[in-house]
Amino acid sequence: MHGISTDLMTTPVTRFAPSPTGMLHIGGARTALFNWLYARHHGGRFLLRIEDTDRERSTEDAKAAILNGMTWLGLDWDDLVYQSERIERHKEVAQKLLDSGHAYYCYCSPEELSQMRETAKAEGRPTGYDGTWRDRDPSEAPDGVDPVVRLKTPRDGDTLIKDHIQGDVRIPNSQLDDYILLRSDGTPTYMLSVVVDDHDMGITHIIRGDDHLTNAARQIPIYQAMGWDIPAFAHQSLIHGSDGAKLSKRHGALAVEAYRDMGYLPEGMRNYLLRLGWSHGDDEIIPTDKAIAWFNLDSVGRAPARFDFDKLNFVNAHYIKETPDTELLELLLPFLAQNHGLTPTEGESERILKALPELKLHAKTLVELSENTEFLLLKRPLPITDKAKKQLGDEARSMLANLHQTLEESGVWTPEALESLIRAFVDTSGLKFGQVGQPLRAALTGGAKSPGIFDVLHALGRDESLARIKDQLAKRP
RNA sequence: GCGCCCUUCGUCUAUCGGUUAGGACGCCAGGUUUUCAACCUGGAAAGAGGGGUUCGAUUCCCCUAGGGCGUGCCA
Repeated sequence: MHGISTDLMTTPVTRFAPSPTGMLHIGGARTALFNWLYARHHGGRFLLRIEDTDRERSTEDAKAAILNGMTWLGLDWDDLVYQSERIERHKEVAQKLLDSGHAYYCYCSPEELSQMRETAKAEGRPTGYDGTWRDRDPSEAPDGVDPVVRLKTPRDGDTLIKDHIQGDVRIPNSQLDDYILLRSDGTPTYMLSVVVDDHDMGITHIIRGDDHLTNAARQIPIYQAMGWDIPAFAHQSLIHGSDGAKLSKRHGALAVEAYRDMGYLPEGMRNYLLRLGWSHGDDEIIPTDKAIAWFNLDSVGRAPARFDFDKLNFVNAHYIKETPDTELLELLLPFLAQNHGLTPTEGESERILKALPELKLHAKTLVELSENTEFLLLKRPLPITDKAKKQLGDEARSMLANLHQTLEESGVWTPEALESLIRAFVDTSGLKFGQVGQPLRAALTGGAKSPGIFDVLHALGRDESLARIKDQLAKRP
C-alpha cells in the first residue's frame, strides 16, 4: 500500500510498552490490541515491556492495573520485561556511543538551555539544543558540573521513516537536536532505553501511537550508530473524544477496568477497538478469531478516530447475545453482588438461567442485564413501584384472584402452555390483553416493565409466581 | 515559532481515476406489540475551501483553513 514490503521470512516480534504512571486506558488498549493481533496473525511473538524508569511517577498500582487490564482484555503476552532492570545495559550502550564518537558530554546548565530555546524561537529556528558542546573541547568543561551525554544526530538532510501506516515520512534533520541519552546523574533517558530494549528484545515491528512519530526520527540515528537493524514502524493516530478534542474521562478515556465495571465484555471491547481505525470492507462484527485471521497494517486508517459509546454498546450487545447462558450467569454474578447486593441461591440461579435466553437479547451491558435480572431475585413480599401500584387496583386484584386460580389448576408450566392458558383467560373474561398482562406483571415483578410475561412466569416457576400473585390479592389498608 | 501527521454522512468507515459515493452505529417514520425494549421495513444524512493534472477527480499534486502530535535531564 505504501510501497513497503514486509519481510515475511522473519517471524515478527511486537511489543506493548506502557509506562506505569497511570491506568491502562482505552488508547493504550488499542495499541496493545493491534500489536497483539499483528503478532498472532503472523504467528510471531507479542511482548510486554513495563517502562518504569521514571521512579518518581511509576507506581505498583499502575503496574498491576496494566497487567490486569491486559489480562481482562485477553491480550496474552509471550514475555514480560521491566525496563528498570535493564539500566546497566542502557548505560553500556551509551558508553559505546561515546567511545565510537556518536555521543558526547554536554555541560550546559538548565539556565543556558532555556536561554538557548528562547533565542532559537525568536530567530524562527527549531527550539532544541544547539549543539554547543558537540565540537567543544572537553578540557573546557566547567568544574563541578556533572555532564549529560548527548547523541550526535545528523545535521543535514532528512531522516526517512518508512512507516507502515503513515507511509514515508521525512523529518528534516535540522529539527532533531542532540538529545540527551544519559542524564547528569548517569541514568538513561526514555529515548535511549526504548531503542536498546527494542533491539535487544528483537522487536521487528513497532506499532504505537503517532505521538511517537517524530520520536522515530530521533531514534533511528541510534540504530544507525550502533549498526543495528531498524525495525518496521507503524504509527497509528490517536483516539479522540466524541467532540474531536483530546480524549478526556468524560469521553471515555477511562481505565479498561472501568469498562469492565460498566459491563462490557472483553470480546466486545476488542471488536470495537479494532474497528476504531481498522476496517475489513463492510464487516462490523469481527470476533477475535476473524480479527487474527484478517488483521493487517495496510488497512489501518491514518485519521484520528473518535470514541463512541453508542457503537460500543451495539457491539457489546451482540456479544452478550452470543455468550452461552451458563457463562453469562457467571459474568453476571459480580454485578448482582456489587450493584444490587444480591447473591443468588442455587434455586435463584436456576431462575436466572431460565430467563437468560430472553433477557440477554435486550441488554447492551452486563450492568443493564443485572438490572433486568433483579426482579427474579427479589424477596417476597415484593416492593411495588408507584407505576406498578396503579396496575393493582381493586378490579385488577379480583381479576388476578381469578387468574391465580386458573394458573393454580394448570398442570404444565412452559411459556407455550402459559400463553395459551392466559390468552384463553383473557378471551373468556372479555378483557383486553393489557388489562390482564400489566397487573400480572406488576404482581410478578413489582414493576411496570419486564420481559414478556410468559417468560417471566416460566422463569419464576410455578410456586414463586403463584405466591407473588397471592401476595397482591389481600386488601391493602 | 519551527517541523510532522490528519480531513468522505453527527460518529466509525468502504472506495485503491469513471459508482445512483456503499455499509454500520445513532437519528426519524412506519410496522409488530401485554410494558420497556428488541425486532422488521423505509427515510434523512458526506467527499473542508480554492487551484491545478486529466477526456474524467472523493481518489494524484499544490495552496488555504481547521484539527492533532512533537519540539523535557517525562515516557
